[in-house]
Amino acid sequence: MSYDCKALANLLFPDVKETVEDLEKRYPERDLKEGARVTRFAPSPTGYLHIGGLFGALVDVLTARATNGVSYLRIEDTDKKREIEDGVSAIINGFDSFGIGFDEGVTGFNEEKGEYGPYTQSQRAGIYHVVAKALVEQGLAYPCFCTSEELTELRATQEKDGALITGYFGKYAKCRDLTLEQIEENIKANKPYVLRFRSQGSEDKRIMFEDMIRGKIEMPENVIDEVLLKSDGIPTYHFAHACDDHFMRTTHVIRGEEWISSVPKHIALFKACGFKVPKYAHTPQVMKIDEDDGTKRKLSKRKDPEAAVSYFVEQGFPKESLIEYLLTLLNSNFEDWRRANPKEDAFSFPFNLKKMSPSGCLFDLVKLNDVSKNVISVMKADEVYNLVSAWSQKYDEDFYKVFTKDKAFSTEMVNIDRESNKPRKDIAKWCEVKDYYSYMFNEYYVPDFDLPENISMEDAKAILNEYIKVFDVDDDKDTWFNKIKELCSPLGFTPNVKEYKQNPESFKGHVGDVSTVIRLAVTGRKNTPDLYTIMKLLGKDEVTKRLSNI
RNA sequence: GGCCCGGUGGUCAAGCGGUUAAGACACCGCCCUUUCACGGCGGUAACACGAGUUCGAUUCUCGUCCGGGUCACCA
Repeated sequence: MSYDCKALANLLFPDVKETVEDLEKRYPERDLKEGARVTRFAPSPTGYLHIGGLFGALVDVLTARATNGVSYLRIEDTDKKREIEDGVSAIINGFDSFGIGFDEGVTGFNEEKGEYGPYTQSQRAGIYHVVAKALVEQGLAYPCFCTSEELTELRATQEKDGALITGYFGKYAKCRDLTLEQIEENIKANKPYVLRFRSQGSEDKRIMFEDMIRGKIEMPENVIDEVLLKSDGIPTYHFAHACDDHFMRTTHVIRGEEWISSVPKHIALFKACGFKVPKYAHTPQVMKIDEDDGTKRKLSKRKDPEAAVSYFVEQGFPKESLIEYLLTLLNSNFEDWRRANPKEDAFSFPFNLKKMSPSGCLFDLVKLNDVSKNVISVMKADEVYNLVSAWSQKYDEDFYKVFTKDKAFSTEMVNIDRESNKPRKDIAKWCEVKDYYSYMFNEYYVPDFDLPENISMEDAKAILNEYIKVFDVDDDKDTWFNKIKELCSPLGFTPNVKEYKQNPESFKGHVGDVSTVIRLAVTGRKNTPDLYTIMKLLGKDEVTKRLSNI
């Protein structure tokens, strides 16, 4: 430049008095142990929290925990056009409902904790302008007065020319060489302008960096004069990333792989600003199989309801289930660790970035179900009761009333076959509870006496007629079952299953069939958990009524 | 199109020059069992393709193909 950069800096930022050195003092290096990592999750409030976000946040939090470092939440609200009204609370609530806690950063509407704030970009204009001014002073940034029409035109020409790269750079960067007088004139005329980076990169040089997940990556240097400040003075992602991650003292920038291609730009910016380049880790994307064409594609906020974490809350997956499932995706040794440490908090898992797979993974609802069944199977009955109550109160009021009418009853109900070392694994999410236990409530019980083919209606009636005479709720389990066994022989069944299997022709069936008839009469189902407990809970009157109604 | 990332069973994945190519989910079979689950045992099923390097390639190199990302005053 032939002009005085300091003069330009003062022209552009007359009110900026602070210096980069002041900021360095205000946000000193963190005093952390060797190896401690500082990570951040930095969403923009443009919609609901989705699986990919939860996935990424988990990596941030786990990385910090595993190294005794710090994770923080920063809100990147530099795009007013895309921002939605409750964006920030959607993010915060989303994390809350999954038990994800950051060490510092934004904690709520206009609330935050930590010494490196503000943690909301729209409140950091002063900081960006200090750095921007310094860049201008060094001739590393300049104002650009091109209109969006001119830019579109530029791209069209470049494409027509068959240019390898498109964008604002080199000879295409018209405003790069404006004189101070021209700039002054434009500003006096109130022409809107953006502040651009004056790239020092060269097209034929390559840059290398080490990605924590993917290893060495080599790319051409950045040559684009990227926009640093938009015409409203708000920074672009790239510039904010450099300023914020430097002054918030992030050591590891963990973000989605869609950012890989802008790393050269970011490295150039960090260097131009005089900042130490952080370590990068680009996480794979969470995909799904598209129902329409069977191809693997990125989970889409718009097309896939299960992309929103709220979907899992509504379905009634316990928060631990999703976390555990995501952990199996993040580090494949998680399941081994979990088996060895069944009671540990998932967040104390010794997570390792390097163990992450670089390839995108499919979100597997079937596996999630399995993980969730395991999670629920080891819960205590009280806990299940509380969680089902809380869930149904919000999402199934009708069931809530029925379920909570008699707390002791419902608690015992969900405790059937639970207190053993081989607990049942039937329930994956709370929305299944109502249907699973429907026969336990008169409100939902539907008599259904659809006998299996091998049992005739006459035999079934005979079984019930005899059983009703001997049934006694106060029997202990052995007595209860012996009574059913005693029913068998007189009616042509055998109490001994093995005997039946040896001579199936000699009997109408075995004790299992007799039990099925009773089970069917009492519950309307062929399959249920322990019938003895069910009958005991239902009580004498109800059981007798159901038996005789058939 | 340029640049970049990725490609081991249906899914998630170990392995990183010599392995009978782990494990989990799903599926199938058997056992246990009053039903169903649970649990136990077993089974089906994979290194995208082609060259090269090597005594030897799933592992290294190159090419091809396929999938994904990115090329904005969006993040």
